[in-house]
Amino acid sequence: MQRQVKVADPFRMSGMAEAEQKHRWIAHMDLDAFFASCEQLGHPEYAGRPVVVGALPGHRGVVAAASYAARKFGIHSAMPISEAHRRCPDAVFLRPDMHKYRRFSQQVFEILATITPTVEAASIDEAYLDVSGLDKLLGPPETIGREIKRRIFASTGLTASVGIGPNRLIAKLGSEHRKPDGLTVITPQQVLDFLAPMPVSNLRGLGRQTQKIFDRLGIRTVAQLRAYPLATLAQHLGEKAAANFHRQARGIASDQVVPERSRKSISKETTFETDVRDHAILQEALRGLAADVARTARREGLSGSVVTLKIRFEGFETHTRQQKRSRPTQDERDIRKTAWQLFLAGDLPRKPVRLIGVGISDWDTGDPAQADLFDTPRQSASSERLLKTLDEVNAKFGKGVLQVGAARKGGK
DNA sequence: TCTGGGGTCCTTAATCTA
DNA sequence: TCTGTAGATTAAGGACCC
Repeated sequence: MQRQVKVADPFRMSGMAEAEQKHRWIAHMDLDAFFASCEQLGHPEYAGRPVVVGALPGHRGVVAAASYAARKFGIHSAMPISEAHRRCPDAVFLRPDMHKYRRFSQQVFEILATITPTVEAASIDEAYLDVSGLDKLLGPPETIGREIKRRIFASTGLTASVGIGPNRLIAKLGSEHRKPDGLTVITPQQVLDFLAPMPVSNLRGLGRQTQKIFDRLGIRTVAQLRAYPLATLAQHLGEKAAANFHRQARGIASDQVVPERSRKSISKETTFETDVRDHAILQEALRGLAADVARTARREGLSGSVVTLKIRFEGFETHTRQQKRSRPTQDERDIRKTAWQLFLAGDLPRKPVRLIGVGISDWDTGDPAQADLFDTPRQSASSERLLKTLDEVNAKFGKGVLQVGAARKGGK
């Protein structure tokens, strides 16, 4: 009984009276090995084979996505391509084709919109859906989950893993629970038991550095974290992070699905095949990157007051420098000139450059007329909101100009 | 062993301002 | 006018996610 009282916690975020015992149902949809699956659909001869999308062997870069056959060799996303090649020299190695993936993604989001209008694109291959109140239309959560998977597969040939629970965290952990092609539903009553045996590394926002701290404290599972004193945890992680992980351990998280999330910055970066000393090459790279940033900014009607330069030197030493301008800009020359001034400012090491990047942020929101000036007309339709979501996804995964690398897609 | 690209959020420190 | 201070803003870097 005590446990039952505790699991009521996840509903608090929804702002509903606890007495009502009502809660939302949030679904999380994750396309399986997305980039690799798209390639396999286009090339039936790759079906069942280890497929690795990312950099090509012999070049700098990492794995963006690996098919499940490739994962059997221990290949996973973010792994250096040299290591992936060593593990499976016979795998099919492919460069990412973002246009192809965007088309598939668009198709999937159109399908999700037939389930509910409350769809939030978390990335090119992931979405949250608020499926509360759909039981009369589609049935219980299990049926809704099956229907999401069925429609996606019928229309695209892609398989997806779906998790459904009372909030975003539980839905997301649910979709990760059974992969590929999985479906997991966690009721509010099951939340604590579902979380308890999990390694803490499954929680959101827990990376390598935080894992080291948890290791030192001897906290391995969510159940152990739940029992650990919050005050002591705060001494090691800081107040905010400690409270966050403690909440997650009790299954408490947001249940809000926000269809339109506005972006906070636009940036482009590129890694050179070999480290560069020549200023002419760096300037040329910066020119292309600034042009790309400006193009995206114009397309989205955004002007940024802050220009950021990112430089990575040999040895992976990374620095950023930023400058707030008196006026916001979306002009390629402004961005390039400001970034180059930052580079020449003198406080950066004089070493060969491995990566250079540039970005803008801090939007000018005071003058709506300015946004109108650059707003690209697009078809007016009832699916305007979906299109905006798709635009955001597309913008988020736009291709770099100079590029060597690949956008990494999800999955650990 | 070798680590891409494009984002977000958080912490900390320096600087500005009332 | 000077000084101290608190809060806001800016800047840099770290960690994390997909």
